[in-house]
Amino acid sequence: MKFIADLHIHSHYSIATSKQLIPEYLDYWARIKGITVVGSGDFTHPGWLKELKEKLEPAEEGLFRLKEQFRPQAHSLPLPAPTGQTRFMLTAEISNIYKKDGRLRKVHNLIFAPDFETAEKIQSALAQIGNIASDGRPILGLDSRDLLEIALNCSERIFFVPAHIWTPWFSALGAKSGFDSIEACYGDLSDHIYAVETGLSSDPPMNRMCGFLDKYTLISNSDAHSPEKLGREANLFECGLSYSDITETLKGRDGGRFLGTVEFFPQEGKYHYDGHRKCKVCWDPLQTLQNDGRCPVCGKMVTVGVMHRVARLADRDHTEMPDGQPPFYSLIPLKELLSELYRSGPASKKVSEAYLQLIKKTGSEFNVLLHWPLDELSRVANELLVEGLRRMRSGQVRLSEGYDGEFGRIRVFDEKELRSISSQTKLFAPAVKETETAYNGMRHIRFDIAEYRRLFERKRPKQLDLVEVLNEKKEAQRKTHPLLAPLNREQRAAVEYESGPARITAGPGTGKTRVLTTKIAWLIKVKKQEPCHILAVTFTNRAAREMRERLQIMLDSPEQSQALTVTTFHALGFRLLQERIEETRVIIDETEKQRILLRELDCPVEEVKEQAARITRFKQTLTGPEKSGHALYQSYQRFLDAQRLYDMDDLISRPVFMLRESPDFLEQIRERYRRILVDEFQDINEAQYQLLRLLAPPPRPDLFVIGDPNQAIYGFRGASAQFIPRFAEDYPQAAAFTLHQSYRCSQSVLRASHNVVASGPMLKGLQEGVKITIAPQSSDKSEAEFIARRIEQMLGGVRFFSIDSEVSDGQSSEELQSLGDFAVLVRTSRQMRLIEKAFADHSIPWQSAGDELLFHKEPLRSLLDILRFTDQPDHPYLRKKWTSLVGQEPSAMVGELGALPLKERITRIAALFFAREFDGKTDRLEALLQFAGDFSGDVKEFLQAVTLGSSIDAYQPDSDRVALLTLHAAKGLEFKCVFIAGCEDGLLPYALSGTSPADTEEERRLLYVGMTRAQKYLILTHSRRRFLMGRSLRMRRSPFLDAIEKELIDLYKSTYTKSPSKDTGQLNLFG
DNA sequence: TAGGATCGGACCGTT
DNA sequence: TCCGATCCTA
Ligand SMILES: Nc1ncnc2c1ncn2[C@@H]1O[C@H](COP(=O)(O)OP(=O)(O)OP(=O)(O)O)[C@@H](O)[C@H]1O
Repeated sequence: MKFIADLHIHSHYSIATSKQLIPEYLDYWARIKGITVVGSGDFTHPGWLKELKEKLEPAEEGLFRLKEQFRPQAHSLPLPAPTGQTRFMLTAEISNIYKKDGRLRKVHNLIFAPDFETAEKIQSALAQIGNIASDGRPILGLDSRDLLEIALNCSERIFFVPAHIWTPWFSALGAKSGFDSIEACYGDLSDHIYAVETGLSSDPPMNRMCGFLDKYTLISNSDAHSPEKLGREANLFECGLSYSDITETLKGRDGGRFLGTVEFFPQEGKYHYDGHRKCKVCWDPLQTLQNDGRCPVCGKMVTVGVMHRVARLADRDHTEMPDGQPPFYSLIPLKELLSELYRSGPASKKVSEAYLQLIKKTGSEFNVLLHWPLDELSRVANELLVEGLRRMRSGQVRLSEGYDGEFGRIRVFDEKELRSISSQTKLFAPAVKETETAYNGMRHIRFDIAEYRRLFERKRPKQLDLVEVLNEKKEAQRKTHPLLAPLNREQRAAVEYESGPARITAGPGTGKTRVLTTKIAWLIKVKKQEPCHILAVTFTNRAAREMRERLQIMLDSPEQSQALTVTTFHALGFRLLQERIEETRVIIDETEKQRILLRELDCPVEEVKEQAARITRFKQTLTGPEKSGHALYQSYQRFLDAQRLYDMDDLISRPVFMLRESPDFLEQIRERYRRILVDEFQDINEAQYQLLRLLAPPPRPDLFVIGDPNQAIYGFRGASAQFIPRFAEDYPQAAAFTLHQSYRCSQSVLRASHNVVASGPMLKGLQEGVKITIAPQSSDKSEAEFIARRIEQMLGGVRFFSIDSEVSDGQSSEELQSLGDFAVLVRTSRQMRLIEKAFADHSIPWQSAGDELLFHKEPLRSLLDILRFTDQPDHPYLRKKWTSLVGQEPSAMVGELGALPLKERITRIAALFFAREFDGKTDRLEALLQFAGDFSGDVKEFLQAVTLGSSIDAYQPDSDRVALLTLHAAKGLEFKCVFIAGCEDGLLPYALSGTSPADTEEERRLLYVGMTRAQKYLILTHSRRRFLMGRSLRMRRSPFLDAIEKELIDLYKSTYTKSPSKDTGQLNLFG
């Protein structure tokens, strides 16, 4: 018999699907559509499988139908086909996310199963690998090939299909995380693949450009996330009605005929062609190639679409269907067709009524679209519709391809026609008699693939990066000429303020850092100042590095940027000390400092922390040991001197003392650093301020500082925004600038964050933006899981045809293209662990920063002490370290080690003294070695970087990984989408410390800093329970969130509660 | 005297 | 939960 089958759908257990995806509705909608066999979807989900077993009964071999008692009796809706006619076949889709050949792969695969037993076997096999109960389409860290193997082991009769093969992010051949051939994906088991799913984003002619796909049957399914979407693509069979007949027919074996597929127009997809939506540039692959991928309007690389990917893999110069291939039918869903004719929405009443009428008359939607004789239809239907159907059936459509997030448009009439039609009813001659051939293979590929392939071969080397995401650096390079062009008027004024002291105070994202960087370049290039006389001070090495990189691009020669000093306060201080003081000293960290107080100076354990903090305070306020009258401080300082050590605070305070005492040295340094620029001025402390004041004495030095008092978040280390007004007092001649335009945050983000701090001027945002999401969660675990899923889902929004509007809550997130667009911010680095686990479970690549630097923790910490000693074998304190670590007095070995190059030395030390620590677990050692690789053997440089470094220094902005950062570490960064986890009273504001009192205002600013990292999407999560200090605590939502205006908030309601398995034993079984 | 087991306290942010 | 200090054993 002839019948239609839709074999890829989802159940209500899948994420972002309609609650109506239950057997009863599937049965009903399949009949409305005219589908005989519908896939069950999601058989990997225990809850769904249970539901299927409960509601279905066996029909033909391998097929099932709704049990009598679940069939609705008297139905208010029209029931065109006899109830119970729909057949179910067991199907599932699995999202495989894994690394292969060094790249992240995300491939979706379909499995058909012949019976419940097989489905259960597959289910229990997959339960070993990952969580199959949390999503109807489970995400498994499993190679596609291995999934195929597992399925085959469960039953030889399973049927396995690579799903929607061209979807860029989630498919076997996808541009972003797929392969270049089916074989590359499934390896030795490729022979078990008989069919591939073309998906909504491609149709048979596109696939036929790829001869390597000829051997597969091209099938098409709806991938429906709601019952109404059933059959938007489907398969036509002529064979027996059974599982075996269907799968054997797909294998091309005797007995059945595959009559082809019903297709969506792939041109309608948002990323079919290439181009730039904003610049209104839409290109086919050939045009893109001819232009080397560069947009003629803005000069950036265009966004590349699916067609381009197909063209890239094409091995044929034409799109002719090879002989013997089944036909296909490109259709427009009836409601959309009606919607065009009636010029009202597809969900409108008018359209729905007309739709029901037609279904009643003809029996099903497919009858209308495919078979029903038009002359017969014209008796009951509007002539316009008949003409529309005629045109659609014969492929006479007007289409414009989608590109760069813009949907394509498929129309059967043009505007003029529609307008004239609405005024006159009878326009058309009676419907033209259509012929059989009109159905066959309408090709709408409108560029020359042969020419593309020729050109591509010619340009191959240049084209390799075409698909790569735009490179920021190239962009900057292009824009810097002329230097001031990328600045607004306020910013320019600040740059061009030529001499004398000045400050900018302005809010987040107003371009303060950009102004500072541009100013340096401007001073050198336009004002011809010597770079060696310019000093720029930042707070982190990362900020310094970023600024150096920017300047390297902006300046003409590498010599110029080399001559500049861009550094942190601490590195600057250390440099000054080294310059002036002969003896080489070693810098110790906080841990070492406390160890000294405890072990060497007999400070009682319970006092160590407090005493250490007191000493820090003395130093940060420039109170010397004598003046302090503090005995322990005095003996501590004596110890440091005797052992040739500096602690962190010495790096600021000592240079101040030194410069005060040596006027000639001071003069020399002032002469050198004639112009000083300071970023993040709100986070400066007394000692740092005094150092600056010494280097740039009032009244009129060329000192330029920028900051934002609302972003002051380092009060705990003595910093205070009070130094901003203090600066104004000490330098009365200073000019004050401010900036009002935020180039980062949307208006909603700005408003909400402004609500939180309630101070400072309200900035102007670039766009209105979208609402802020507040998502309550039940536990810290589910919070982490929520974040991982949300990221997946938002990136998934990039998937073509996220037409099911439920998927993205009406918020399109198509500009989220890379994992690097996401950041998750936390108050404490402890919170990171669970989130990291969730990322690992979902195979989401991430980078963390904010936790203590790996190199400051054992065993690397001790290893580095040994390394330091080999570099300074006469150092008294390091000598002690060696003796206690190695277990004997230093010997000739020290010299031998010292003679080795850096990396070998590290390896050797590890092998000699840390063999056990690194036994089998060399990842930390490797990290150290890799870091060492950046220093081309300069041991001292390396050691300084290790000592003064922090984990944020290793942050790589363009690495396509989610950033997991503490709020502190996120300062100065920006992301399209920001999550702030743990917005709970007690955590943010933090109030769990016994020692230091809570500073609510600083905590508030911390949240402000976090929120203003977001360009567009901001998601604040909090959980009712949290595991802290070994105990599970009840948490309330952070009171800070209460200040945010209600209309800016989108309160997230969990959709998971619909899964009843949550509170029963199920989770334990699979979690 | 090295290295494992046990115990108890911290409890955040960083150069 | 985790880390370090201390205790304990071979
Ligand atoms: N005139 C401008 N035109 C377009 N974009 C700009 C302009 N000025 C700055 N930007 C962009 O705005 C963003 C924020 O700039 P920047 O990091 O310099 O701000 P900031 O004031 O230092 O922020 P924060 O206070 O959060 O550190 C950056 O992406 C920057 O490239």
